[in-house]
Amino acid sequence: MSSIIQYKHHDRFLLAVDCIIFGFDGERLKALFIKRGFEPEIGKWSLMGGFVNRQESVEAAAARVLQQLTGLDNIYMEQIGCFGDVDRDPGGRVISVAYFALINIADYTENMMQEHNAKWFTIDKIPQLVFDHKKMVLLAKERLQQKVANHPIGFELLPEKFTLRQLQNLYEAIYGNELDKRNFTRKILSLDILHKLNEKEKASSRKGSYYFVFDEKRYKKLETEGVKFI
Amino acid sequence: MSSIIQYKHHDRFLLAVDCIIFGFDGERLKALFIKRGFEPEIGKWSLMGGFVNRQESVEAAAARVLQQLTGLDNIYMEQIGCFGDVDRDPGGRVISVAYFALINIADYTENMMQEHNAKWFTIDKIPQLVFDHKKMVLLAKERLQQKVANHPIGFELLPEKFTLRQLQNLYEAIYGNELDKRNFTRKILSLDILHKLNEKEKASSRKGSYYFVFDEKRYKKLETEGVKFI
DNA sequence: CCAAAAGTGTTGCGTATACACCCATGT
DNA sequence: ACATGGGTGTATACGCAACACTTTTGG
Repeated sequence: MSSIIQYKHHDRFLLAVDCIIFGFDGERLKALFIKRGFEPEIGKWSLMGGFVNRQESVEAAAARVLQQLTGLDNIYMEQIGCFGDVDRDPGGRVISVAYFALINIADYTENMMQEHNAKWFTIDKIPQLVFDHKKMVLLAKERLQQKVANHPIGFELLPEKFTLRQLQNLYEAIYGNELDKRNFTRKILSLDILHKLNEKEKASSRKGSYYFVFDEKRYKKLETEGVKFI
Repeated sequence: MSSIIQYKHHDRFLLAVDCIIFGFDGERLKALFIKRGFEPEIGKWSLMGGFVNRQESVEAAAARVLQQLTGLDNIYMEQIGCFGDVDRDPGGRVISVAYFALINIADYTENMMQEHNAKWFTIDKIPQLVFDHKKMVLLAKERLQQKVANHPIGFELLPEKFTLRQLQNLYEAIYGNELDKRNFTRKILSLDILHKLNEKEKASSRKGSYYFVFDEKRYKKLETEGVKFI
């Protein structure tokens, strides 16, 4: 881009980040929204967002916003894209960069929910959202589906130990269709990223189902390389 | 995003778009770069770019830049993402939104090349580029590969009529590996998006190979729906 | 008649899918 | 004993990859 002198002649913009935070409750895929307590669009649901500051990168701004609103560091986060329509925000010309984030739903405390007027919504029952946030969420869901098909990031949404049933529920929730239990088990175990624990989850059945954790090394490898998961 | 009053208190940024323009010469995948005629980084190769204006959307800015630098309208274009590192541009804090574009290489005239000091580079012989443009190009190539695997956008790179060999060369160029002629032919014809013309290309063989064009309707359908191509 | 690229089918293999019964246990 | 969810194997279908020879024609 041009020279320093030319730079001065161009328009400047407010730059925001908006975060689609996904969570999984063991049954359904959820997204976190906050209820706006101020105008414009007071009372409407909205993504979590904030403005980018001069001295931070856009990505750092997204991480900061996530930290502020969830209390969590090192959240898995991926850029969805830039939303730059002229009238996307009736409050002024704001360019927004959207990110999606994956968190373990249990890490988001009741406190945090109250503090920010936040609420989890099942992914196919999303409320009306302000501005172009709905578009962002839909795109985020698509990207999540794409990514999850080849990378083990879905585990970011699970607690440290989980049952195969929960894992299958997660994939079913992300794709919105049912999977065959036997085929799913075979495939996921063949990837060799899971360790079976000697401990059973007993809440949801009499027999109890084994907990699994993932193998850190293999997990990281597949995260960068990618494999066909589904 | 907050209220109008709050908006005022936040930093504003220069916003640029940068375009990775892909072309295909029948043999190899190419990208178009321009030689900077001014500081900083004078004499280095760079993506085509420009600043976003207050009254236009980011996407419109990208289309405008493409129009200005190629003379072409209605170019196939897709957003890659936002690049917002603090020091990505030594000339100042500039946020850039990168797009990739696909054009028929024959549509880019010699005139245009000279006017903008532009040059096509084979995709795996990319010169040193300014700022983070190399990163953009690599990401663009990845996105192109992903997209082309499921959507017929590769045809944007071809002249209206083309031979199966040229089409195969294109896919080979995009993926950087060789394909089996028989398997490729079978697969691509089974998609039922091609019409065989009664006309042969005679330049590259004695026997001559039939030209094909694509079926507009089926093409559009697959573009939106997606199919497994490769 | 020869060189050079075009055009064209078959087979084997591996992966994905469909499908149903027994197991362990708390009540 | 029984109800509930957990855990497991096999048979089939399909898509993908490997593979080679004949055709055409300009020179």
